[in-house]
Amino acid sequence: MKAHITLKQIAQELNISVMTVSRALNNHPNVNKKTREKVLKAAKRLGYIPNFIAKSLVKKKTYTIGVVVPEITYSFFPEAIKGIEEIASSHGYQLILAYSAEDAQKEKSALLTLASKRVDGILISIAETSNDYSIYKQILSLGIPVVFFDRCVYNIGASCVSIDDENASEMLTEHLILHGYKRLAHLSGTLSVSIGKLRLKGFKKALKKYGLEINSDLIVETGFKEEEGYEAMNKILNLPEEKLPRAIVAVNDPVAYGAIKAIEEKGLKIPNDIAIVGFSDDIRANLIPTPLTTVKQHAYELGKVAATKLFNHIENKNEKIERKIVKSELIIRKSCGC
Amino acid sequence: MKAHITLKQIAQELNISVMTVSRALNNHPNVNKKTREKVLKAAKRLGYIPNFIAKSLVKKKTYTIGVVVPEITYSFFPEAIKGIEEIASSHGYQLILAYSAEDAQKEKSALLTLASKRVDGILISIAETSNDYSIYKQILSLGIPVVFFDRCVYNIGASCVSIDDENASEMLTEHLILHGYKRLAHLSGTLSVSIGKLRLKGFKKALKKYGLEINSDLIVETGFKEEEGYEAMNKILNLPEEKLPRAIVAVNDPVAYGAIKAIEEKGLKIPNDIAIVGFSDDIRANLIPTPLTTVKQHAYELGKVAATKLFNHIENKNEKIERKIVKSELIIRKSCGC
DNA sequence: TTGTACGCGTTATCAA
DNA sequence: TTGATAACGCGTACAA
Repeated sequence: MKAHITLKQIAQELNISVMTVSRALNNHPNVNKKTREKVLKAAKRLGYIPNFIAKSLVKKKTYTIGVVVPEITYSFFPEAIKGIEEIASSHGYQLILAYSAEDAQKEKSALLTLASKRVDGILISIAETSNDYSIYKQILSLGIPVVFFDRCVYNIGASCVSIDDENASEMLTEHLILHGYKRLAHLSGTLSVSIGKLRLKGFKKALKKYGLEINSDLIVETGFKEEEGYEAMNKILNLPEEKLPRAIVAVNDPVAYGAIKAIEEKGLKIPNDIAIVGFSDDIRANLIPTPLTTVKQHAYELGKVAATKLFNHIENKNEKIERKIVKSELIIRKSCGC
Repeated sequence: MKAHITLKQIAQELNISVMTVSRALNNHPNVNKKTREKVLKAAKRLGYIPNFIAKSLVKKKTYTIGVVVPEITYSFFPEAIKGIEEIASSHGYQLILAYSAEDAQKEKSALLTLASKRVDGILISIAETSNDYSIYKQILSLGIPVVFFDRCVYNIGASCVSIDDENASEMLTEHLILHGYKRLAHLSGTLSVSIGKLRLKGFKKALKKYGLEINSDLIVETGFKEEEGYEAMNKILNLPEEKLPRAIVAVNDPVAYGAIKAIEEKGLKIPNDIAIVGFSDDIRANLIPTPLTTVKQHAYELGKVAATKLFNHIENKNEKIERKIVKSELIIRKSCGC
């Protein structure tokens, strides 16, 4: 195990100054052609690998961005990360991946570590338990660009890339109503998180539009995880029979899967007894026994757009802070019985 | 946007030396209690966030590990990454995620960048096109611990964590043979990659054990991706009818999915016309119309074991280089018709 | 074209 | 207990 070679060592080897070596290796102009060749050869021979740490310290730039996600295994996030990685890589950046596990505390500590490591920017989809936004403000006040994706925080000086959750949720709900369902329930995500709030809003809007009653028993705040969908659905299924809903709008696909499990455990049929729809078009949506009607989120594309926006912010301090909408798509399958 | 606060600024603010501030903030002994409190208060008030870049330069330690994967979206890798992240996080490390997209060139450049960023260790599952191992050797010669996981390279001075691919493949094949299948085909992964080579070896071993003919027409080298499975299967399906296999052993689940698509496009039924088995127990395996018989890899667990092994190497230069086997499990479903 | 001095923010070391 | 100085590896700015 040989230690890392430094510019200094190359310089000594060749009896020239460190700066000349640095310039030669960084394609600076004003370096004698022969000198450059000599340096390049020596660098190669010695196995020189530049020390980005030292470079970063001087340049105040790490060519690294942080990506904070609440989940890794749902197919939405891996796909988004793939999109992010491709854009980052094409810009010559690496990715520090941090996983909050839906926990605000872990998220906060991840953000501080990212700040410590002086990442050039951060992409984040917030945890379902996050409701204190001061940490995001602190990061922003440090001059680190932040772009939220999917789960956003608005009006704190950061751009956001997501689908039009409110509108998509309204369309989805409307689709159910137009197919004759009158008693609808909503398994809402955490309401302190944008997608939770907005999808609920869209749900209610559709009910109102068609003069349907908004029954608070039929709106259960849950999280974004499968098990939470299971529990929430059981709560609803324990209502007296005349109060039971005919259709369920779940805040996302995993919650829908949990709900489906609960429904089937009661011996009820989907969609005949209860129809259900989800949100995201997770990889499983089309494969489960009764394929799930859902809103396709184009996670890969969304990741790309979010990353591109982040690099715009990184490269241009005056880049406009905005809310970017990526188009989504209603995917009709059997679970809604339409 | 205020710039980052430095130790120097805190020191000036309090009229003490930088070193005292550094010591106070890093819980060094021999710091006056009052001084420490004063420093901590000032640091908090000013919003001090330590600069890990500078610290890393001095300490030659970044508390960052690199993770290089050939794929992000197949469920095997997200789950492995989740396991890795949890172990890393519990050790106080962050993760730089690099994606090789099965491309040896991208992989090499990712490894060099990771070396440049002076990660403390690297976890890697190699790309299907990687066959020049000199880059791995170079990284190792720099004293950066490397642990391979799933797709390993042996005998170059790095530990490896995987399932017992050869044995698992043999058992899987044997299972088919014991259920009466005599003409078996294998869609092998790239043979320059460990899992490709070993799973093929296991396949052949089982055939030999039962005295079955090894027909080279029925062993097609493909990659690890779904589309490659599709193409390879089509090649087999174009054989004259009397040569067609009755059962297929695919190198992994994605390849099996591709093959299934090809089989079904020909109007053949699984498992009645052709049986098929995969490898990994991908999230879709149990959900497709004819659930896939496969070998469960416990990706999350495997990620944890691999990460733990890496930290052992990082923390102890004398940690034994070894091949660690994580147990796998034969999962019998309908696709094999057993 | 090449070299020198200095600084990036932090810690190690030795002195006070 | 505290401080001064040097060093980590590199780039900027300026001088030669």
